[in-house]
Amino acid sequence: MERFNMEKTARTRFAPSPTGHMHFGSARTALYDYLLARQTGGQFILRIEDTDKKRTVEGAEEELYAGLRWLGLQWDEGPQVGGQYGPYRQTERKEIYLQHARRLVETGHAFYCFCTPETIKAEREKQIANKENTHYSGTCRNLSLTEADQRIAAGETFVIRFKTPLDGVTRVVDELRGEMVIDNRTLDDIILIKSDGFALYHLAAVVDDHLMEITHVFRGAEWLPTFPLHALIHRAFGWVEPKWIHLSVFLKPSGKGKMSKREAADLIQDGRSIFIKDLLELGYLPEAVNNWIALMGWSYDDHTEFFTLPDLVEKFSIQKLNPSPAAINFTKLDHFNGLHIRNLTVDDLAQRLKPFFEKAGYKVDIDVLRKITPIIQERLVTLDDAIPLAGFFFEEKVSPILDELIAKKLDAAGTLEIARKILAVLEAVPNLELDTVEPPLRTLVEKTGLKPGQVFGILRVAVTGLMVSPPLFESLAIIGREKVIERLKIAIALLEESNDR
RNA sequence: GCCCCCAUCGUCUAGCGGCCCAGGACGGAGCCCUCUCAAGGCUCAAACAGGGGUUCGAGUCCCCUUGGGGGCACCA
Repeated sequence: MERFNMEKTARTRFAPSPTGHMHFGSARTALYDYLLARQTGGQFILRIEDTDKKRTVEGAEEELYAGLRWLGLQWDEGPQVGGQYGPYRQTERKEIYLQHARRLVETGHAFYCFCTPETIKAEREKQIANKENTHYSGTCRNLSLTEADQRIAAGETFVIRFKTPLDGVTRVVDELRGEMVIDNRTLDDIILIKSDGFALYHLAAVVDDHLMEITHVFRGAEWLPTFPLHALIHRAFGWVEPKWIHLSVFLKPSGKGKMSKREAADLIQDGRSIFIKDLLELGYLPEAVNNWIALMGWSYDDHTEFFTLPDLVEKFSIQKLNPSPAAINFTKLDHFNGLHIRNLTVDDLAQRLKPFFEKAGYKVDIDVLRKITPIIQERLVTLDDAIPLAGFFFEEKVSPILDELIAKKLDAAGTLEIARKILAVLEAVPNLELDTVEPPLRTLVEKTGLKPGQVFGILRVAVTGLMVSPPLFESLAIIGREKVIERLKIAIALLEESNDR
């Protein structure tokens, strides 16, 4: 156990904005938040950052809740569960930000700005034309409070900007990268409060993190450039900063850049997705998704890779986090999914498989499914794979293809002959249990002098309609003698018909 | 353009100065097992970006170059 984690309990927060589908990048941040909170006996807080009403998407918040719950990351405080530090939705905290911004203005750390978006835009264009760095020119920076208040009273619209130090440096510490020293001249007077009265992320996040007593902030590395500003805001209030942990960004599978919205949406055509809701539908297990994303940017040692959520709670540590960007590797997700599927109990797997069969249009008898499950368990990469592999168990009839029915190195006539012999064996046997069918069929193989694969292949295609199926004898027992014989007879008829031509 | 971050097999990574002619995993190749497909077992190919330092000793520390990534909004 990490000594520093033992010292105090952590309060972490997952603070998404409800502007689109939840993807595994945010899921990974939430996971780390959850792990640290659980490990230290602290709290995992969910806060909705919805200050930009224009970008808020209907239903996105619900998708977030569903995604977190699916992954098993239940939050201790936040929407739907409440808590002592609410409200947990930023649009409900507008006044808090306004008061805090005013406080910064009064202490000389911020200022009212009356410049219009148009003048700012013109200013920026001029700077670009002159090859200067774009930044706020400082027109309103030294307006007196009394003058500003008069203009506000007169009805002028305003924003509140942070008064960034003009010189010197700002030193900040990221837990993964150590100290960063930034020249204050490269920092802009960012907007804290928009003209609509809502706070921008920079102010809202800082104020909330402090008020909610957040101890550790996990967030994406895309926040690194504004990190000094956020630290400066904390300091302007005289507050103690939380520990900052900037997580590496995810690159597209090729490793060439971040995935665009378009590319993310197109992935689904290949049966892959970065969105949590899709992963569920594609047949991935939340256990596998957690395992996979946990390892993208974190490792435990030089050989352990299989982790359940409780394992992760126990073993996670900030100091083993990796700051370098990581390319997404979907085949590794497949691997973990197979591993976790095999780790499930038969009963559990059968329950999870059921909706997939139903979605495919099958009427599922859970007792039959329970019998099927053990023989397909180690063959599944995703839950969805079960349908093409085992759908025939729930079909009335199967449709073998003649060419596939004909055994390797045999013609239709030869295959027909063998098929008839198989039928004879099956009819002679009292039932189709493993112990009763397998020995006589193997004897048959010996008598024919053919390869086991040739003989069993004929039966397989006849009974399952598939070239590739779960183990044959186990399958026969589940399908039942009556259906097996019926299917075999249909196959024999098919062979006879082709033989007649 | 400016600012910031990063840099070990194709990919995810272990490595926090000697344990490393660099370990694991995915993927790839091969073999074994075998009624198909899997699963499993074994084997193989595959990396410290380059150059300077520091040191008795550098993948590990420092600098430069190169490469990659991120950010420069009244978005988060």
